[in-house]
Amino acid sequence: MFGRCTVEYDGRAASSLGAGNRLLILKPDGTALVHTDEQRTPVNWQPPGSEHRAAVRDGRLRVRSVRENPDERLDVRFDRVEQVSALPVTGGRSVDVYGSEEDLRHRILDEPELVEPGFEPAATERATAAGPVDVFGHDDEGRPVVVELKRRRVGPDAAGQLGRYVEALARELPDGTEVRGVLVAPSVTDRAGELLAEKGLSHVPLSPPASSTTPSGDGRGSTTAPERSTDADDGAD
Amino acid sequence: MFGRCTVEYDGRAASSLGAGNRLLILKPDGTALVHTDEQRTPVNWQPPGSEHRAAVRDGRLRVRSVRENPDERLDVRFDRVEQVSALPVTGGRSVDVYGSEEDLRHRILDEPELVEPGFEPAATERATAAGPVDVFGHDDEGRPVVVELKRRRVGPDAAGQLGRYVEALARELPDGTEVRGVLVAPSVTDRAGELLAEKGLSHVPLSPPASSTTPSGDGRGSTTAPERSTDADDGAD
DNA sequence: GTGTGCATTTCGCTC
DNA sequence: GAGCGAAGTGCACAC
Repeated sequence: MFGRCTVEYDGRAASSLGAGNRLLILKPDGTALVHTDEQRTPVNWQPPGSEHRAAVRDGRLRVRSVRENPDERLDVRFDRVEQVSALPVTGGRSVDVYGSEEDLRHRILDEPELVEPGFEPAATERATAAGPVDVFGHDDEGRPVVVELKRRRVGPDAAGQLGRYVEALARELPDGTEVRGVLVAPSVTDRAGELLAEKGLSHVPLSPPASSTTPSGDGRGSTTAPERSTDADDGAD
Repeated sequence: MFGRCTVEYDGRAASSLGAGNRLLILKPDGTALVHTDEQRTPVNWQPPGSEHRAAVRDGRLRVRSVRENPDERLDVRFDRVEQVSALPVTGGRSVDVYGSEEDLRHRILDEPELVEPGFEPAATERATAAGPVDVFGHDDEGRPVVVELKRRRVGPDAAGQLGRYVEALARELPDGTEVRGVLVAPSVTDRAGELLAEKGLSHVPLSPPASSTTPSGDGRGSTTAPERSTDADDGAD
């Protein structure tokens, strides 16, 4: 729908938007989007799972989208509706993206020496008290190594994350076991580099492969993104 | 635009989407959005600042959106175009949101005893080697206190963040100065709670106010979001 | 332009 | 349902 409207939102936060011509998109999965002529992010929205209802109040069209947990409400009140379209969407809804962290993991499992000579991966997503470790293994002297993967340049948060994993594992293993931490990422910011140095962690500059190294049927990566796909085409509405 | 199309993306990552009917939104600021009938997030997109171009290739309409830094390209190739609309967007483009972290900060500056009795704020966004501290002040015994604000329930990352600030400040102040850290957030997860305990940090359960406590003209918050607004209405196209 | 952190983040997955 | 972390995160602001 396109037309002159006001928008009120109340839920996790609250907001109010004065009158103007905007695009309102209502999806059958319960998503609502209000777009202006700028930005990638909608000026207001409601997540999937909401319920849309339309009614005429005071002679004006009001579209209300509500969800629970958390309780949230979006009200779009139209002065004037310029256009309404019902669009029969079909075909694939999701894409396989290449160059993800998962691709970087495959790259490292294929060639562990990219981390360092003699590195031997033992597990992916290894559980620790601080959360799952991307790749866990041992160095050429048998010392445990925690590898944290990032597909892009990282800041201090990633250094902190790796530090938490290393610390959790050191606590879990026999007293005195030295646990090493390696951050694999294309690059790190200065502050991240300092943090790594402080904590005795290291950085290996490495990017995800340009195109996926994942064999199409790759077996057990505990997290292989399934491709949702709808093949029916051209329904009418 | 709505019609049957394929979508190819290459840039920070890469993806490919088979044929199907989708909605393509092109904004004058250079944003491009490809939406299916599910999810709040577009299946493909191009950020603001990109350049859109349309051309007929092999008898089919191709819309290409390109940007630099980083180099990214989005190609949408249409089999069939079901609908094209040019929509004259007008009115406000952004909203003031209530219930943000900034509102929580105002709440605390108004009533510092919400943090703890005797707490005295000294600065907001105080710079440290680890980054800016949300609220810096002193407790009833004059000890420096780092306050980190979160508008919603937090996980281990927030505990790590606060820990970094406390550590950076302790390093910066005279040797032996004890620096306290307080995480102000509605609640914390178990793991976050453990991390806080380990690092000797504390948690004060507090939420942003239900509606903004910010006086409409609030003066010097170093980050008062300006309301961009366009008042011209109903341009035609 | 890069760095840093907030966001009604969204999203997917595991427990 | 909650927790946890990735994302082509987007986005604004400071340096």
